[in-house]
Amino acid sequence: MADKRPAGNSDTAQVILNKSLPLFARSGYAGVSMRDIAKAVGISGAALYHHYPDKQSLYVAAMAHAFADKASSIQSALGNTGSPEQRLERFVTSFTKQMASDPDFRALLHRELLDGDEKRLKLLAENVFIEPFKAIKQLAQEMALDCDAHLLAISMAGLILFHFETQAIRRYLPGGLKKHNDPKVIAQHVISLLTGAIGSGSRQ
Amino acid sequence: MADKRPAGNSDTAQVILNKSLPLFARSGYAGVSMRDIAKAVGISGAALYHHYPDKQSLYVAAMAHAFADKASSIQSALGNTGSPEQRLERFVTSFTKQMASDPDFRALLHRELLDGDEKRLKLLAENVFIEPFKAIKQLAQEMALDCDAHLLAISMAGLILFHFETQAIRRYLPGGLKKHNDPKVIAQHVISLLTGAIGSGSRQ
DNA sequence: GTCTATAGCCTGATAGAC
DNA sequence: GTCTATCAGGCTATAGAC
Repeated sequence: MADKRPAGNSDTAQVILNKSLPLFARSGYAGVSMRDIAKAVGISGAALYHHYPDKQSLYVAAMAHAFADKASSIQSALGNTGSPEQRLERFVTSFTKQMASDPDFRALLHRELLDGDEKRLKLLAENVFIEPFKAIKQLAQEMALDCDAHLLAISMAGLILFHFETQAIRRYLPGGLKKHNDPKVIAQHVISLLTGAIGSGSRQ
Repeated sequence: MADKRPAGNSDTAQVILNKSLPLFARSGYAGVSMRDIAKAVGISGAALYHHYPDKQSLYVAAMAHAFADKASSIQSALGNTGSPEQRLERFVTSFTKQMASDPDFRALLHRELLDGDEKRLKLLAENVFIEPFKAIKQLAQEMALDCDAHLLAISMAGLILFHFETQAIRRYLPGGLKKHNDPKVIAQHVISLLTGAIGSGSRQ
């Protein structure tokens, strides 16, 4: 209850995070200056240093903020009722929709995978991805007993994310249509692929 | 035969590209300075401007250089002999091995997907990816007549690339083993998934 | 908690000698 | 074709008034 505000907890500190996130998502750590952030927030550059000791701390706080809610919302998509097939369908549909609706999160995720140092990746894994990953892995295990669940869980995520990652370039590749960016179409495709409908030559 | 050297064709110009590529791959465009590149090449910063008019031109030339050979080597993995299943196996195995052996190329590819402007992405698509993509799409079409070939072709690439993209963070996720980074293991997993062995519950 | 002013360094790029 | 020297401006971060 004490009105303590250790760096990052004040109201302005939250605004700074919310305003800096889209900048970091679009231009990356090195591509965003403290002046850019200050301008977006509407305060002077010096004021930023009252809330965060340096640029790196601000960045790490912004990342933590961006990923904080994701863990639970991804995991809640899984649930644990119904058959594995039903749970797969539910997960893929929900995860695809969530990723479609948050381009900034996707960009930050890919940037962290590219540039995150050991410490940041460990933090990200342990605070965000471990729990949902466990649930996906559990689902993978039930679906394919003879397949490495870790590999399959990664494949499930990659299958969805890569369609968004390539959104910009697919415009220039043959057969690229608007509907390929529709989360419903992507989800249906991924589900049918994962349920083995494609290789076996039967229906989707 | 005339010894013309329009910027970028001299010997030093090639060395500049080769030395700058790993820097751009690891730190991105904004994370690398002209001085960094000059130091890596072993010349002064000013000398760089004799070969390329500015940083952006150098970067674009470096990208073109990095992607130049890839198109044919990816495509050659496909060939057009054998059954679709055989061609799939050949493609996945070869593509996985190629990606495993070239982390810099992977990083550059992901950076371009994140940061490439319309012009660069169009160039990349038309000069590098269109032809191999067509071949993969053709293969996808033969394998699954009732499935959107464009979607399936993207899925095939993403299925492979995401395992490498997550190499660093999988260390901290449950069930992550060294063998999951082995291109042979990844390829085998992807092939068995694509041939429908997983969802149908039969073995790989 | 925010401001203006500024230190000190790094940036992309140029000038001109050799 | 490469060098040294340099410019003009941007960068992170700090000092000190309010």
